[in-house]
Amino acid sequence: MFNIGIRMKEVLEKGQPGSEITVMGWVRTFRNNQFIALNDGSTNTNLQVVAELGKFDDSLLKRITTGAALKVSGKLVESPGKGQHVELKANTIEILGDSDPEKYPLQPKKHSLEFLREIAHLRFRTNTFASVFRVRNTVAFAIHKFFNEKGFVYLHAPIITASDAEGAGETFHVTNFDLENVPRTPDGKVDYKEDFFGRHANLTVSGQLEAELGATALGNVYTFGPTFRAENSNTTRHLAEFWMIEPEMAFYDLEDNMNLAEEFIKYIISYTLENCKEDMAFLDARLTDEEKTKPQQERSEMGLVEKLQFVLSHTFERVSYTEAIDILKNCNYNKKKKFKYPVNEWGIDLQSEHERYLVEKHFKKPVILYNYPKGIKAFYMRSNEDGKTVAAMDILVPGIGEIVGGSQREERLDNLEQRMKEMNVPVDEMYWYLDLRRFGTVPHSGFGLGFERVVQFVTGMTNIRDVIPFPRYPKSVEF
RNA sequence: UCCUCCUUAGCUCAGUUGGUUAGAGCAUUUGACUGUUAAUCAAAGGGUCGCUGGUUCAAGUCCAGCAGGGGGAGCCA
Repeated sequence: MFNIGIRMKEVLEKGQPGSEITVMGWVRTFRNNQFIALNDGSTNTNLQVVAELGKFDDSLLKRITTGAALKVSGKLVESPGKGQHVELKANTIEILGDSDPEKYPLQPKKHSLEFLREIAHLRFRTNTFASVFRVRNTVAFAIHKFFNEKGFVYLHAPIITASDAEGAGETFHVTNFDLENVPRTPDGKVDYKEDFFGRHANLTVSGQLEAELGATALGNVYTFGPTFRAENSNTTRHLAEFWMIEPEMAFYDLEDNMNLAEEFIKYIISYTLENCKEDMAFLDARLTDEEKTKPQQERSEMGLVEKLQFVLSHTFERVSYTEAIDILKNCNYNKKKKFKYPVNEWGIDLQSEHERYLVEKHFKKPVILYNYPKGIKAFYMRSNEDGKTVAAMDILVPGIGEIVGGSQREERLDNLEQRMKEMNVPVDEMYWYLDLRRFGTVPHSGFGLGFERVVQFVTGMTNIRDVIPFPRYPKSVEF
């Protein structure tokens, strides 16, 4: 059995001077041939290990290089130096793993996020990424905690599916075929009957339809799993593989849905602020630092933690699509033709610049837009009495844009079938989805929350590729 | 996929109207110092200037194509 040491977070928070301890971690810097800044990933604060002069062989000291892994035993003492309360006076230092300083790419200095993205296998060893991934973990935990406390059932939606009829985006194909020699039918088409599943399959683009099946039996469910979109998207807020949370609630109408989504987002934020104080303070300072390099005009008015607290203490603005169009149509921005896409008629899809205007300039807080024109929304959304709109809602937040997309689902069989036909969704193939409406149909609602976008919002990281351990996007599956 | 900007040492960047041997800080190596906080001081090593082609007496610098990256847009979460 390996002699497991004590975690540094614990040592730094409540270590008693005079106690004998053993710690293990990686060297951040080695100063003055005497002071080792050691980090074990439990916190960004390093434990200072003191190797007294003359006590250790030069050959050992030479191997204490940035990135090397050490096991250190000794006595915890009050630190005479500034910058830390306690430090570890080393009795024994064991090199667990050497790190060639000529080749180790991380230095005790600031690295650009772009450079660190190219060495994503090592970036966990930086303060920024260690904080981001500890926060990501806490956000994930908060999500499960929130739903668990509300009696939701965590439902595992399948990752491989046969349905690609949702129009949620381009799918990745799943096949066992030898791609150099694909079986063909007599008329030259790909013969999917010969494939593993006996028909065409793909990676899931959404667990929503499956969640609906669960919700109409279990009551309230949520999914939380990987989602795949084969879109050629090259942006700071899209990934080919990302994680999505999709709650689905029986007997919820659109307003219940909006209430839950707002409560949910606020819960995640407040839980993370409460349980990741140190990391959030670090990320707050990091962002402030980064903002200093921007021109005054582009800097945000609030710091990260301040912004999150502001979100917690204000209700999200609820605005119907129709009201939003009126605001946009009549705003000075539009009249002065500052929008690339001018707003002049009801029914247009809102562009990023319009959403940003509403959230960042007009309301200056999160906004829930609801009741969209049916022409720009999915087939499964419930038609409103006006015949023009559907009971959809999107939650928009400053800096990120859309973070939640949801709706009340169409529970009336006739209406749903009609919409499917209008939008060329294969009715026969989706018999199982329609069965919900045949046997004990009930009003129900749900939404999808992009996990990485929430982590972006909470950490203040501007590029989504920096909040997932190993990002997948076009032309990138390294690591 | 579209628009736009960028690519010079391990990292971050400078490099004049095209002109001789391409620079700095940090990192690395060596030495000095020894209660440091991204230690300090001194010295040294380190470059196919993204790739390919073109213009020119002469290209890191100008032009074209390609590749990679950033930002914005679309698609969306």
